Amino acid sequence: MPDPMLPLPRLGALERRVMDVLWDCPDDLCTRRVLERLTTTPLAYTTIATVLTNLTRKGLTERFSTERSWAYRPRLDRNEYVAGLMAQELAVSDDRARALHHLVRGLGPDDMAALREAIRQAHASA
Amino acid sequence: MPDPMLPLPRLGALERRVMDVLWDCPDDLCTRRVLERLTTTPLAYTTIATVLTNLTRKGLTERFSTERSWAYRPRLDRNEYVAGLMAQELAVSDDRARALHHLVRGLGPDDMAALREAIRQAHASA
DNA sequence: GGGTGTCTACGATGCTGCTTCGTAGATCTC
DNA sequence: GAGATCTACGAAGCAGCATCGTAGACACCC
Repeated sequence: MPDPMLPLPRLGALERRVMDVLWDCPDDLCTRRVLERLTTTPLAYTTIATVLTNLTRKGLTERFSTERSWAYRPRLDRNEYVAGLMAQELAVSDDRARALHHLVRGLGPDDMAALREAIRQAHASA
Repeated sequence: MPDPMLPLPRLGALERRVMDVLWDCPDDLCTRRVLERLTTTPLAYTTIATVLTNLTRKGLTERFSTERSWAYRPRLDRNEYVAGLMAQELAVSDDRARALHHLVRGLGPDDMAALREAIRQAHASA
């Protein structure tokens, strides 16, 4: 398990779209490749370069030097990030059991089955 | 269950402190009572009045006219709000089961017991 | 060697949301 | 009527994000 920045930073709209590009691609991507995959609105190359720098500063991506440019990769996958944010919200509760109870009440049967299975696996590996 | 604003708004630092005051007090509170309970930094009466107005506009509080002023009360309790934020984070996952799995992996035994009990109750009431 | 292109670092600008408060108007009290 | 209290409204400041331009470094090509 990586060592995410605590607190896990929240993302702005563009930061989120850039992370989605990285999450949806199995390979590391350089600035230009990310830019190419953001098709909905035309953005400047430097805009994406700045966002990637900021994401790296915040600890959400890491980068590797290639011969011609930096290649970026997420440090957490999308669902680790989601789970981290959820855990962070839970941490400010004054009654975690009650908060979890409310959470479960709003979930569907598939989610509950997933939860049960996750608990079972956690027990098995303990 | 109340009808919270979707998306559930996030809170700034002062908004959060004001909600904490309301959450920690069983009674409805008017602006002055909230101000009295915010002791760490001296703030102007109108500052709190503005924050309470904004919280009401965002749907997090409701207010009732008393003879001399408005009385404010949260529309969700603290743990409903926490659970709502968690559900909102979960909603942007592309694989809810995997996100829940990561969440559970980070929880302690008490949390897991609470989850199991919540699932059990949800099944019983279904 | 000089032009062309790409990349990185850095800074500037604008916007949005939150914080903080002041002022003006209404109402109530003595 | 003077003073106190409350509400509505707006203004200013600040932080974070979005967006881009410019300048410098490096490679490539004729």
